[in-house]
Amino acid sequence: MATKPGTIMNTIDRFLTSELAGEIEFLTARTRSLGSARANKLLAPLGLKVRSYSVLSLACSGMAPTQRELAEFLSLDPSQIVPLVDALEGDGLVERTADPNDRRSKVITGTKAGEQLYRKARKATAEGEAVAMASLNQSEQETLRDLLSRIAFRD
Amino acid sequence: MATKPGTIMNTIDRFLTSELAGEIEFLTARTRSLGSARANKLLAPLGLKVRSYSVLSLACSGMAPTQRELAEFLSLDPSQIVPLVDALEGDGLVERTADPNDRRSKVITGTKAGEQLYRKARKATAEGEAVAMASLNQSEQETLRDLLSRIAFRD
DNA sequence: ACTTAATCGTTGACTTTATCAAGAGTTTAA
DNA sequence: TTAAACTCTTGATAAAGTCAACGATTAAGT
Repeated sequence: MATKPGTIMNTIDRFLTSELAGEIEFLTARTRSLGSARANKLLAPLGLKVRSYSVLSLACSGMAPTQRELAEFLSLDPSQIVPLVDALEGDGLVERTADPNDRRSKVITGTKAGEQLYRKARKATAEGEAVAMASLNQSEQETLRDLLSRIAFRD
Repeated sequence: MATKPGTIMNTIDRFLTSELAGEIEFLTARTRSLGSARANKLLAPLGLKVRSYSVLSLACSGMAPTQRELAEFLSLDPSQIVPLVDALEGDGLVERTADPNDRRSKVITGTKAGEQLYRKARKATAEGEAVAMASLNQSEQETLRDLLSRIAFRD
């Protein structure tokens, strides 16, 4: 592991052995920063960002999420959901309907056009995911998904 | 996997089987959101946030990072580094010194006080990490660290 | 040597995202 | 039936992200 003298080392390699580079907090932050930048580029042609895509995805899931549920699941403030749904609704991609069981809540559901766009968008994010995980084999990808979901959902 | 009728299901469990919940992009976003919120709380008593902590960590690494290197490694714009270093420097935790090899660059190094605070802060983030990964055994934690660093650094 | 181009830190303008309090309408509990 | 709690919404404010431009410095080209 000796460094060849005179070799130019790029920034990433240079700090790969830093204490920070071993912290999960930092690794997830960097991963998500690179990942969302890439995803945003892939989604831009469809008029979406990762945020609006996430809302659209849940709206088209058939699970009839309320805005509050969207906020909680996406780790956002309820007030941040409002303009997101406004934009999607303005484009005719989702609909707000009062929950019959509790008229305080509004259920967000994807329209026909919303579902069509979502299928395209899903392909885009799947492509981004493939690029991100290119250095992992199939089994490792499954493992990563499992471990991450266990720490993302268990607290 | 049947849902007991009448059972109240919390939001997270309700959407656990959504397509979105299986996406790495979403899992890392949620993980880092929860993680940085927790880390910020633990760092607050020390007058730090995850951002300033990350800069302090690299400054105290002995690797003599320049501001540009900090920006690249932390996935930030160079202009975002300026106020971060300003604040740390104002608190006497780091120093800016012109790189003798290239006087355009400024090398950021931790002061004595900076290193002392960093050791405390490192304990705090380690505690946060332990909480975050409580549902994973030691071997799984090592695996997660390895897989994440491979996708965080190889592109 | 000398001009041109490129790089680094910095500033400033601007947009986006985050945080928080308060209000109108609805439901739940006392 | 009143009081408390909950949901969506609005608005104010702070924080973070994006981008172009500038002075100082270095590298490249001729």
